[in-house]
Amino acid sequence: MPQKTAVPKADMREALMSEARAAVQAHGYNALSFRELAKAVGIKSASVHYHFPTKGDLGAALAHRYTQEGAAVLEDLLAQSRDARWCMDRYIEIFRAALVNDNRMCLCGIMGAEYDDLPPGVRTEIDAFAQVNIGWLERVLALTKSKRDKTALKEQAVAIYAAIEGAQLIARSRGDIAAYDQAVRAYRATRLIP
Amino acid sequence: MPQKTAVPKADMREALMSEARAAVQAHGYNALSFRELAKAVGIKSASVHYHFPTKGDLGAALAHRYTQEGAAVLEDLLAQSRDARWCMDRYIEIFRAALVNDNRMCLCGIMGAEYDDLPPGVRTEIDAFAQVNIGWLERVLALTKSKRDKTALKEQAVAIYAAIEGAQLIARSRGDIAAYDQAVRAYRATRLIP
DNA sequence: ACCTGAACACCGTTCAAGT
DNA sequence: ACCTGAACACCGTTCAAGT
Repeated sequence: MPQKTAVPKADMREALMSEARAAVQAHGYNALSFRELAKAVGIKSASVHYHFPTKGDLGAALAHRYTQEGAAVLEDLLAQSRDARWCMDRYIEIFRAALVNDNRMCLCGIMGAEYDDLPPGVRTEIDAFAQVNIGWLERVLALTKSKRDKTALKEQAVAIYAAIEGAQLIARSRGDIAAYDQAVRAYRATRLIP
Repeated sequence: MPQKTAVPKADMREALMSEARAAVQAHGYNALSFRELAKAVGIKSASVHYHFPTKGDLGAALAHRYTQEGAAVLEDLLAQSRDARWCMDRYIEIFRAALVNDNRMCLCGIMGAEYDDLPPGVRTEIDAFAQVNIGWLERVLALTKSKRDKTALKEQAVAIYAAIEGAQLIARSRGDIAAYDQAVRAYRATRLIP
């Protein structure tokens, strides 16, 4: 896929990140190619290194921005409502949307599968994403009436994050969004998710 | 890592599959290299193509065997006991063992993350693995006293498979087996898993 | 400040050639 | 039947060179 329209000079870094993000969510970090990326935005692969010295730098920048944006979205949800059920509905929708959008996965979920191959800088950012999600889930769970000790709450937050990432993973690998919906229904039937 | 001991000629195909399986569980399908694989067993990369014409053929062979072996193990569990709790304990242990063993992932879980890049033959085998697991989980859930309609049972089976794969994924990507254990405890506390 | 071509050591794959 | 070296088009990275 060559570039559709010339990329304005000043936005080259942005254009690279945007293309790269879509590519990683679709095919993973390993499959990301500087040469294809360059072709997509209309420069040479050597020039990509001017903006991102190594592939690891690009991966870390992607994961960092993804985490920042995700945190902002989640923060906004809690600002809009203190209803746990409503917040979880939105959370579930967000992860579902990635599947709908070209069978993509959460950037950090798919990179997590490649964890052992990732440069340290990328790993750090992936960890941060998990922390943001689990922390937010804890706060949402705390809105629930049911009294629970802090440890159980934390465990449930970890479990929900794992369960949602897992549902996304298996739905994607079967090319079947219905699998995501089925898993989520069962999560809610058992009240793992409020 | 060069070969430790010379590989007997007749077992070359086996040696390749064994090395490749460990490599994929650790680093994924994309990161699997015919050249490194060849070095590990003491032949040239061109020779690997004699045993497996393409990388896709190797991947499909790996996933096929993995599914067959997994199915046999699960079958054996149900033959040993009709207690759902005991069967699920073993199931949870199996997926945990991969993490303990060099932070590896389920072969089909990690390949699922790379699904869009996989040759069709590999995809088919990954689907088969999911089917085997979900089918087995349905049978185990059916052992439970609680009366449930078939649809709910199937959904719960899908959910457990997704939840376990997800717990493995996030534990691996945080390099922390405790995350797996935490998620599983919450799955059981909510009775998602018997 | 931003881009380039050429080189390097990697990759999967093919193929004619060896035993 | 099983292996090989050489070639091909790919990959990330480096660097001297251009504007």
